[in-house]
Amino acid sequence: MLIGNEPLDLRLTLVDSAQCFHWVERDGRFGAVVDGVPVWLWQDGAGLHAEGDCAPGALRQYLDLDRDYAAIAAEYAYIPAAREAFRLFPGLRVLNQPTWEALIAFILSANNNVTRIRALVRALQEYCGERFEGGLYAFPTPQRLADCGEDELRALKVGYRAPFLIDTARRVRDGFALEALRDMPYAEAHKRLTTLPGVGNKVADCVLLFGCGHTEAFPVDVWVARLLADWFGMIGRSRPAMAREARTRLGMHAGLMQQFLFHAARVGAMTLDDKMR
DNA sequence: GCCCAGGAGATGT
DNA sequence: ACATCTCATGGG
Repeated sequence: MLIGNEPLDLRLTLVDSAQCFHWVERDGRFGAVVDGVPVWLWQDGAGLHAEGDCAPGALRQYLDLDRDYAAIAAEYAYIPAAREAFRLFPGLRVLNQPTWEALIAFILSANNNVTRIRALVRALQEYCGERFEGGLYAFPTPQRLADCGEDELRALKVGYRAPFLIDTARRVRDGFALEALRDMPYAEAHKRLTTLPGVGNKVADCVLLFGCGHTEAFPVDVWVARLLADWFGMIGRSRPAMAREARTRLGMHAGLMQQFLFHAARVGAMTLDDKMR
């Protein structure tokens, strides 16, 4: 089934840019369970194709295909580093994941590296997520994760994050309104998210950006902090202060720009010549 | 052995 | 509000 033919780099968007950690690649196709439905995606000369019972509209939403990225790039073209990052990665898009999936993945991301986050997400899925045809797994449901014991999760090597996962799953199972975060102002949604165990300032911003459609959310991790210091002169300032100033100066789509800069910094694609101001 | 990784929480000031 | 420490785990 043909889904679209907008600019899109599947490997970059689903795997290499570290917005999520659960897509698998096999024979040039990318597979995962999206909203409880197993899906395989691939591209050819005609565009993006999908196999699975997933609605095309839902996939377009997930992959952010209805947004005009050229317009976003133009919006930030006055910033040399941003202009270069948008030019380098024309097929990169910022995902709209189910909130629960982003929440669990980014609780696991804390003080961890991308390779190991991927291994932990997979281990968690295999341990207590529903299995589908072709070796695809869903994320565990809040109920299933809430029923896990700390020792069970520690056996999966999640370490000190085990109680965070369990306690956050219990909060969601007991009625924490994840879906309401989408329609809430950014500041209020951020404040509510940080009441969850294992969700601090940065993880909340990742959940809001990658799992709630809040494009102004600007996660500041070690890479982005470095980048803001080196390229934007924000030296010796706290990460929350960096995030606050970035949101204020960059506006509604700050988080989209953040993702392009983050990837450029992480793969070492840009040098210090691309300075701003 | 050390330092690092898409940090958070507790405790101190 | 900010500074420091600890928290598992695996790779360089």
